[in-house]
Amino acid sequence: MIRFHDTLSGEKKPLSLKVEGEAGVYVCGPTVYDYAHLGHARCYVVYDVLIRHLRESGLNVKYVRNITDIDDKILKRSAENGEEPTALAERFTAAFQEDMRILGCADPDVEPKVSEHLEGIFEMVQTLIDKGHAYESDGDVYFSVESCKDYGKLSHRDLEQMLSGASGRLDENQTSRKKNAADFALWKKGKEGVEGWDSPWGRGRPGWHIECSVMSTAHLGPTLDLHGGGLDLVFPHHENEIAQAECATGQPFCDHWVHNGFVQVDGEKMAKSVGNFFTARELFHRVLPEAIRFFMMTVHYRSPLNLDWTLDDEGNVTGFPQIEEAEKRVEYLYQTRRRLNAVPEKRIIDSGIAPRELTGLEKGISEAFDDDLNMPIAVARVSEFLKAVNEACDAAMKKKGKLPKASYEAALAGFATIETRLGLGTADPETTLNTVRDRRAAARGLTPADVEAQIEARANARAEKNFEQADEIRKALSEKGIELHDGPEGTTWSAV
RNA sequence: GGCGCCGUGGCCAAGUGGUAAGGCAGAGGUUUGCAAAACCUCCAUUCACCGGUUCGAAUCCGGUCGGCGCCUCCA
Repeated sequence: MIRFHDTLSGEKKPLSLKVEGEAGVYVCGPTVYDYAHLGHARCYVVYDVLIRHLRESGLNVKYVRNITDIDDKILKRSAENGEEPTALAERFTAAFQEDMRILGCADPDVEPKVSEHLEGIFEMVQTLIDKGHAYESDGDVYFSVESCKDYGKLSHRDLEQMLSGASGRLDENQTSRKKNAADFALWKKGKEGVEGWDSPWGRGRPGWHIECSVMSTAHLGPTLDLHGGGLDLVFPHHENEIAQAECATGQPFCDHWVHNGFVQVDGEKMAKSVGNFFTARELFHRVLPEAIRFFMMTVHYRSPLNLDWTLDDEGNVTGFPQIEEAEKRVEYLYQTRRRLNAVPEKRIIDSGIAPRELTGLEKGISEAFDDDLNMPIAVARVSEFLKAVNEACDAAMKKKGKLPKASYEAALAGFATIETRLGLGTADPETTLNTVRDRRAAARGLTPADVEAQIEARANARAEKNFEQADEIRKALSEKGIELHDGPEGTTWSAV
């Protein structure tokens, strides 16, 4: 039984689907005015793993992840850049999609855009006006929070408390147009010379929250099975989404609300507004994107994920220790896979049975994910699995060693599980390992050819039994972070 | 001020009533011409602190201290 923490009820509860075997999932996508940073990366990796789990559990999932391509921030950025808003939005949409694919996230089934749902927005706003949940005021349309009897149910707060807390920050100019200070815009009147859209209430642009109510219900019907997003969207975005949708359709909007925690820097939230962020793509050339993905899975999705980095004397970023640790684990994964591939066929024998560590991975991960998508547990199970594979390979590669076919097949199945359920280990082991190795060597000012030349020199020395010279070469390379591995097939190398 | 979350070994991090997963680092070992990798063994009588409930608590309740988030754009 799949259970996730639900923000609305405040507890971990079983997923309850509207239609048996079918899951309609909506995840709030980005506003495309800049590149995705690590906070976004975490969010969409989390939901990617969640979607994979639903699918692997036999559900037919419709995954909808929107693109908010109409927004004040886009207009502002476009004015700054002198770039057409549409062009800017398209550029960052493409960048976002590319980044998410690089992080191993499967594309959503539907990726709706606000710009393609304006008619739906007009309809829902009109419905809300007709039902008395919204009112027009000087070209703006506001949602009346007082007309929604359970407004505040998601974020567990009541109107009075909210207003007293926000009293110092309300914009008087805007407040005067509203019946209640907590009312929020469904449609905003456009300013002169600013990009806008014609609506029944005049030229302007949609409010921030209405697009998600419209796009989600347009593609998944009035009631969603699960809605996800970052913790910072609980209020006001999701609270308002519920209010709009439920008042418009008269039906429960969503059964299950999932929210992921933040990526933090020095204990503080990573955010564009704070300026303490790294974009995903600026890390891609420093570490394997897969390492970023792995890193995201080392912490429970609801907990904060703190990011550290190191600086040199000039204040340049020199590294990301935790992500580099994650990269070592990804290397271990590929290295283990390569070892398994290297076991000669004739050493694989029909007799013998596979140990539980090899056969139980699928079940272990599945159970971990059933319990509120516990990714750290899944990662722990993977560690145990890889250790067992190495153990089996050790045994197989000894003199007269053998590998039971049952173990071999269980290991192959395990790697397949890691690929499909975690989205890790999907690339070619050799290529990936060499990419990391060469990148690290380059950081030390060494090309693969440089190292190969040293290896050859050492091979010659060894052939002459001149171990002293051979060891000197090894030592010199080792000081530059290059480790040599002597094997039956010759000498290979790696970089740390 | 209101609402909510968190505090587990040197570091990261699971664990919501039954006696502390996993990873990194560290120590010893197997292996190796020497190494590396891999594997094995060891590494928290204890879960911020104080009280309470219980046969039994890291886990439940109350309090103290410390950190964070939301209440305003934000994944």
